[in-house]
Amino acid sequence: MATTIRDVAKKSGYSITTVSRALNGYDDVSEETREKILQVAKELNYYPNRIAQNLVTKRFNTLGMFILERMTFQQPFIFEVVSGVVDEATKEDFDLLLFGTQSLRSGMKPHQMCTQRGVGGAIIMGLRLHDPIIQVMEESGFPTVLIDIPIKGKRATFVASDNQLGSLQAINHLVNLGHRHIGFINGHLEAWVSLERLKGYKKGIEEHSLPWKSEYIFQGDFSKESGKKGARILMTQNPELTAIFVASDLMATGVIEELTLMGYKIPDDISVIGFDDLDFASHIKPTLSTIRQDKYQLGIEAARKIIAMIKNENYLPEQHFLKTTLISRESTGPVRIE
Amino acid sequence: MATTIRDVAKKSGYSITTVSRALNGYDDVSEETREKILQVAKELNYYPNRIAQNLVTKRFNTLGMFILERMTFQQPFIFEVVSGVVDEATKEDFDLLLFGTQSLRSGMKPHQMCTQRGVGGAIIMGLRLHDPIIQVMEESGFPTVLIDIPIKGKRATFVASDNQLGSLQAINHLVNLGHRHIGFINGHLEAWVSLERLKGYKKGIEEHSLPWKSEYIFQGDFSKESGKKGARILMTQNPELTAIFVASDLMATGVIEELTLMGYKIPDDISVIGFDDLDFASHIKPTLSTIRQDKYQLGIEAARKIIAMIKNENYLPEQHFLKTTLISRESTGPVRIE
DNA sequence: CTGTTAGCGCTTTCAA
DNA sequence: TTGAAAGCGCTAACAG
Repeated sequence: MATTIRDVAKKSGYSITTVSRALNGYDDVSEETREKILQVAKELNYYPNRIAQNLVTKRFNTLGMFILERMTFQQPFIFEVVSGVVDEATKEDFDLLLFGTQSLRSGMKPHQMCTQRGVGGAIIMGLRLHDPIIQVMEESGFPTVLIDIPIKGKRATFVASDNQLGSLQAINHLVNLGHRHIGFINGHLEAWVSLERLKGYKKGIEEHSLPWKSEYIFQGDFSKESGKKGARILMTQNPELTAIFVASDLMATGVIEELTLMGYKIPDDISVIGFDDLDFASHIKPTLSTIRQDKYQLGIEAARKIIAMIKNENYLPEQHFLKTTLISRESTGPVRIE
Repeated sequence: MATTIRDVAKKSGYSITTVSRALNGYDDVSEETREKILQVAKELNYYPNRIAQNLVTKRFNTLGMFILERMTFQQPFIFEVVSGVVDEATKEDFDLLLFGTQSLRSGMKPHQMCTQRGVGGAIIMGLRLHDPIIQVMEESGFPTVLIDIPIKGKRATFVASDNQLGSLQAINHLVNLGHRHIGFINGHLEAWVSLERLKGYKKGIEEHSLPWKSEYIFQGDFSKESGKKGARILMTQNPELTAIFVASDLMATGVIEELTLMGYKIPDDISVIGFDDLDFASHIKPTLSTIRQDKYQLGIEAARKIIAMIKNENYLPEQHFLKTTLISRESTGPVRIE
């Protein structure tokens, strides 16, 4: 059995109350008393029981993080976000309760699971665009931060990269290399980021007044396979393309494989640029040019927001997007002279 | 405020006690009463407060997972283990509290952090061989499962892949392809798995009576850079090598890059086989032959063991290792005819 | 400055 | 079969 406040009280000769106040830094305790109590606490190796504290104070010091749809998602991405959340939480003396794909199986909603566990706010990732949970959380009034999915409740907000910016950076990069016929392989449209990346792509095309057909866009699903398929279809239908912007690194690996199979040299014949900057982007050959998302920072921001909301009843953090960065590697190069 | 057992009692007309027993499935409650209470509970959307439950019952339904040394480790590996732990925990109705690299910063030990939070057992990963925490946990008597590090307390055990088997599989594979001069690039020796992989390598060499020099072994540190360095040194000093077994996929990417730089064709001139089978192993070119660890299962096993220990005061799961699997891809091939 | 009392939401004797 | 009372470990009025 762990030592309780009672033990400290007994041994120090003070009441439980006084011990509590001394330990919690109240100033209505004489310095002498505090010192003695601190001393005893140290001797006894006493640490307050957080769940008892939580029960009585109703002050929350636990975050809940829900990771839905782990499989279809890109794992390294998730892990970096989680790392950011954990680190920021630890810094703020918050614990992190992790809920997996199967946690909602019972039909319980995230805020119910949280309330039941003394968790003050929820970070949710891996949601699809029209998941009913979004509305549930909007209306629940429970502090919620979504990752990569918009939400607009009184106590709900979201964090995401500036995906439009990312697309623009990709297009600009390609245009700077002389490309004018640029294809786009997108992820599935159940992901909000896909919508944004598409907008960015179109914006880029317009801004540079590039030649344009709707056949330049292939609708993938974030899988490597869909990258391969997209590459083949795009190049077969539009042999004039000299560059392809791919909405995820994983799909981009598929694209590169397929193009290579089709006899194209990368980047000599065709430039390929991805999105995310996952770890392997720098390990594959050719190394992959891509748009980096700061995933760790995404986690940090999510944690900051949820913690701010928990600490302040009436605070709803304003929305802002994280900047993406162009990472230029080997898979993109100057357009071939025709 | 969430609905409490009190609300259910009031609305149903029964006492708190009876409600508690009805909900917890005690059989000294008439069926009629139970039905009514269940009904009211449903109407009120009542779910018991787990932290209050925990406080009074001292029955633990939370696992603590500590991830130390995140950076030097391989993130996708960790994430899969965590996924396994989460899924198994959820299945058993356990919650998972995640502690990051900085959580022990305060000087608190894992079991103290856990006790303080009503956490019944700890899974720890990312520990180095001689970390004092190992002994602390051995002696603490707190249910503990380490990942990839041996421990032998009364309430402490560990899970790991059979790394010796993995090495043997790698060597056998190479020998089957006709290789006899096989180099080895290991991880740093602060990792127990490195010791094991080394043993397996030596065993393999012996079993097949292969020609052998201590110069065939390079001591890396799991980083890609060390893979590159190792490849260069190994091939410079031992040009007779036709294959290299590398103790991690990440290092293997470095090896392949460096060998390619040096003008070797893979696998025509030299075969390379990694360890882990991380995601990118199948995305790089050439695709990487490797020894797969079932990381997800590692997580499942860790969770099972810790849960079994929590549920049973006197149970210490016996130790066993998870089988590894040879994954043969493009980076290994028959030895070149000389 | 310190202690008494009450109570967070729940389970568990013990009586009725 | 049900309920009253005590208590898990802690904090928070409220007196003194």
